[in-house]
Amino acid sequence: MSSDENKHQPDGPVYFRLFTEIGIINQLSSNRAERAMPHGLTMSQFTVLNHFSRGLPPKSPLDLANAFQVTKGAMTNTLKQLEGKGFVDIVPHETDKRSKIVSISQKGRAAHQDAQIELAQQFADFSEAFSVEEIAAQLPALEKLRIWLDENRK
Amino acid sequence: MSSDENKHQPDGPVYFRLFTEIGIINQLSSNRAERAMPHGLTMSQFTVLNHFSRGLPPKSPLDLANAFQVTKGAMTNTLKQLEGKGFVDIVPHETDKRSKIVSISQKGRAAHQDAQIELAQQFADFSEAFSVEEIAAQLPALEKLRIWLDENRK
DNA sequence: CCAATATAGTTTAATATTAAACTAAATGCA
DNA sequence: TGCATTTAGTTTAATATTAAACTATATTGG
Repeated sequence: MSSDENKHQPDGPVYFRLFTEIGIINQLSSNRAERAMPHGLTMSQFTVLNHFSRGLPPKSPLDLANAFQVTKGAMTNTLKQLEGKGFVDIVPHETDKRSKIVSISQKGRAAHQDAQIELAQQFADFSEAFSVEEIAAQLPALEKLRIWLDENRK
Repeated sequence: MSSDENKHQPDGPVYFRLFTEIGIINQLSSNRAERAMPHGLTMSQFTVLNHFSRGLPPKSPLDLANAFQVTKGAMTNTLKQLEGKGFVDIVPHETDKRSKIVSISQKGRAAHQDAQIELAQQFADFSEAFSVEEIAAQLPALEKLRIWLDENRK
């Protein structure tokens, strides 16, 4: 068998299969997670709450848009809904009058906690099927991929 | 250190971090791939062409919707556009008059080939940064995850 | 057989997202 | 300083997607 035959499988380059697998896993796991969300939270909204619930400091809408790789317009929409639910506080930036500062509210923390509980239930079968060790073993390679793609965006 | 401390990192259960990493990788790689698409193809459209270009047999719209985990309505839309570009042929099912059969056209094969070339260029830097062996080493674990999630959909 | 039910596909209304235009404020440089 | 450019955020128009209603055909069980 030539080395060429190793590099080109029937369905294309090996990285193509990698991204295909990741795409399917993402879709299946997102679908599951979406269904578990309480308080009418979307995944986008949950992602913002999750960011702040880790103790990360208040950020501007633009920072959040960049962090989650969505457009400023999408973040405007997400924040509007979170603010409507009382889950974030949005205040003007002290010195830069163009800008705003977003932080999580107490209600937001509670909602995030509810969401975590629902997620744990929704993925209970998953965590029975896969050990912590098995999953943890995958993380370094995935982090390496994520970091490279993030630092080499086009 | 207690074993409890291993299972609950600051940002939640380990599988939560897994799906977060996968979500980010998916978004970054999809963004890249979208930009590379020729002929005004969306990723959804490309995915359908890709399916058939692997030599898989003609399928009904519903089969395709199930295979790619989108609604029937979404598939109606995707197929309408592919048919408009002449990239798929859609014919009535011979015996079941409710159903249709979708297959890839010669133009569709050519477009898929063009897309593969563009993708290879768009990901040239990626394939320099990661060896085939390194990527291939990740595939079995990801396949296992994907298969489990697919077989245990909720 | 035929009435009830299920299935394949389309359509509709709602929503999330994007790119681009737009407003207002800040920065920079001549 | 002051005019040009950049930056933060919003708005707009277009698109992709979803859930649910709808149409047409097929299957099933009395």
